[in-house]
Amino acid sequence: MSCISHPSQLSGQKISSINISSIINNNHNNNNLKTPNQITPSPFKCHLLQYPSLSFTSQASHLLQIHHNPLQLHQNPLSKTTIIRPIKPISLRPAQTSLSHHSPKPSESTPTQSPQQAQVHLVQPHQAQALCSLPQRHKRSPYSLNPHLQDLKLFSHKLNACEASETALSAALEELPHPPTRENALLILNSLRTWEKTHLFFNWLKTQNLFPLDTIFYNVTLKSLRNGRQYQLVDDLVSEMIEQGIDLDNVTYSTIITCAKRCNLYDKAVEWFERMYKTGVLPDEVTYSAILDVYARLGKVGEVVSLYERARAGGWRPDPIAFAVLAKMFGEAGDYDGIQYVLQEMKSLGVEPNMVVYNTLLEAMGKAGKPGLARSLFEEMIEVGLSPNEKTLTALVKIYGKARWGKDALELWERMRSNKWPMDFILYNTLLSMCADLGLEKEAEKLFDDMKGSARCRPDSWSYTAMLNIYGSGGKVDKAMGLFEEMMRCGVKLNVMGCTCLIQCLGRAKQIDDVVRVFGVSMEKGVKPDDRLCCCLLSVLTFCEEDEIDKVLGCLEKANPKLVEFVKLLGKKEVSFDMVKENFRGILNDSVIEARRPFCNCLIDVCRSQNLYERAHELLYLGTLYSLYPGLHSKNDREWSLNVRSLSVGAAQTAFHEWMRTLSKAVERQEALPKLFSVHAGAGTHKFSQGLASSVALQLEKLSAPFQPNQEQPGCFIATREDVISWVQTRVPSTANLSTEDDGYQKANVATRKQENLETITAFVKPNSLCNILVCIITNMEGGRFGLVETKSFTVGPSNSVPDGSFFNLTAENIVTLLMASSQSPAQV
DNA sequence: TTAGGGTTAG
Repeated sequence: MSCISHPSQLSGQKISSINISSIINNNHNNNNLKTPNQITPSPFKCHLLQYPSLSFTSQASHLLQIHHNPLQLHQNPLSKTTIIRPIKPISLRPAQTSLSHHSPKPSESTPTQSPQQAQVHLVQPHQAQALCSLPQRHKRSPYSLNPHLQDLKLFSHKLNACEASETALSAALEELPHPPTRENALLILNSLRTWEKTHLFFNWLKTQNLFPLDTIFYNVTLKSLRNGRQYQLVDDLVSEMIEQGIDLDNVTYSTIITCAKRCNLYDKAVEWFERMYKTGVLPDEVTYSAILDVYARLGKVGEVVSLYERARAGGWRPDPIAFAVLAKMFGEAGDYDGIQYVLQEMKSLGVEPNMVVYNTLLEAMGKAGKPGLARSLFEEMIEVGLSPNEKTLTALVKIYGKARWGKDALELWERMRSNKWPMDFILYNTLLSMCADLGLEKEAEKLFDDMKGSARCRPDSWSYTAMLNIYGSGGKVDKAMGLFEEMMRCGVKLNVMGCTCLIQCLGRAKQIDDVVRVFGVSMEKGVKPDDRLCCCLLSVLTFCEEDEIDKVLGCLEKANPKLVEFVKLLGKKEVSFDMVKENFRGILNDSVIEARRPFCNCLIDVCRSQNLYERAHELLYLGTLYSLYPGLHSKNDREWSLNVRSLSVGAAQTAFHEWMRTLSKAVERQEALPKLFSVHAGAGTHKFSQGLASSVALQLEKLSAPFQPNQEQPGCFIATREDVISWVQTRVPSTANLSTEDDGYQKANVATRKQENLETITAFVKPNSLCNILVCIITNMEGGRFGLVETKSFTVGPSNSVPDGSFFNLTAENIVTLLMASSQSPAQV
């Protein structure tokens, strides 16, 4: 199997720059660990600049200030803060004592320090390492020393098995084998599996009044309730602690914060974090990671960085979990600098990444579009002796698939088999998706068969969808339909993506009756049509014979009636451009962002398939207007180019036609032209998506356009200034010898935007017909690009002023005025 | 696994 796109250009030097372990080792070897405030100051600045508005808008800002300046905490009038229980003097954690058993290095904690002294040090980061005594866990009860361990465990099993009701539990508790001492009760409380049981047992303990239920009992119960995602009960229980004067510690706070987080109640999580500060409990490493993750999930990158920085300045030494949180956040944001920053920080602090950190970093590298760095990170992970798990491999397979790195993907797969690395069904499905990305049909079939033969990883709807994608994209319509029938037989649920892949394949094969049948069955089976499916149905319209169109529109009607209405409207001659614009805007507003460009592409294709060239041009204009095609045109002194890579075949043809018009006008006006012109259709790295470049090539040939394939860049066509000029001149007058498309173009309406936006205006007249006057306007888009040429049929109307912003009908006077204003000769008019 | 934090799928 040949490598489809191997990034041999990736320099080893770059890769080695992220070699964490080697850097860490160097640091150790050189005895060269930096103090926190010597550490990589620039990435911070970079992030602070990147997120300029990162000041805390909530109370947390104020509270964090307190953290920095503890004196202020004491001066701060208590009445101004919501006191939920008497404020405790801030002190280092009790863990101090256990630290003393720890033979601290000279740089570590000095337990004799008073809390006040310690707090003053918080504002001096370079000395703050002395305060890194927080990550000491409480001593856990030595359960194994409990003489009744076995009995009590057996009894817990009974409780777990009994009905979850107060009476059933009370009855079961009659048979308690040993007196419910504090230790015995805690052991049982910890052994109960469901939150209902834990809650019932906890309440039973309260009614027994055997001993005071302290923070630990509450914390254990809270954890169990959190597992059941019972935020309200957690909240109630914590309020109860406050009322009863039972101390809330870091465990309590981190449990309630993560409970709120798991219930997606991020605001509550932040609220509890703030309350924690108000009551004088300082977060420790666990609470920091928990709250950083909350801010990260809220997408508040600035807050995370700021809190991280403050916590670091306060002496906190982040651990692998904190770095996993940061790495995930930067990955989600596709922020490569952020990922580098995490790596730098780990390096500076000498924190060795564990498996989860590696997995998170791999995932992040993938999201930031750095497959080469992901690959070297993976190799580094293997080198340091970590064995990849299912998640590691899933991340990497996904990255190679998306990057179309066939060689790496297949090599990895081979290693997975020879090393017997662990597989699960998600990894299987990801491998199948990778095969779909790379067009590896045979390999996918092998995997799919493996899954069918395995006990643990039977193919599910994801697996079938991936196979439908492979067969669908490869045009294997019979195999795809066979899979569909198999799914129906085996009761595998068809999902919307599978349905879309299949319908697309059937449409291309012009099996319109099957399209209708599959769509009908899918709806019956509960598939909820989404924008992509609608888009797919639209594209099926382009493959329809005249008598089949209504069948497909019938399907689309069930999924998106507004879209059907719009398609019908496009075909009506009397419908004005303004109406198209208005309705199209409505369609776009109702659709998800990712589907907007495909919608526009498909609608242009539909118009062209029905010879509605005028509408196609209008839609392309609107698509540009609504920023669906950024970077379509670019222009500098040396080169003008047209980039149609994100366009459908029909949209690309429309755009090319428009562009040719622009070039013709530029030649006619004897404008300064660049040396080079280029059209980019893309290399089509996807095995199944190489149609665009060939269709562009065909169009160029048909028009005898002087663009030649660029040998150095597949999918790119170039022409010299001289060739373009001579070609254009053979086509002069540009209004003569009209092709069908030119006719459509000629009939198109004249439109313009307000005058300041106009970069170039040109007009020409088709003899003997006022209605055929065309005004071509190039809008001056942001970023130095010029938008496409717009035309609108010219009607003589009463208006003689240029309205602001929107489209309007031009009078002859308008045109002359516009041409004068833009220093163009009105002679042609 | 024994009071608290982090990672896998169009």
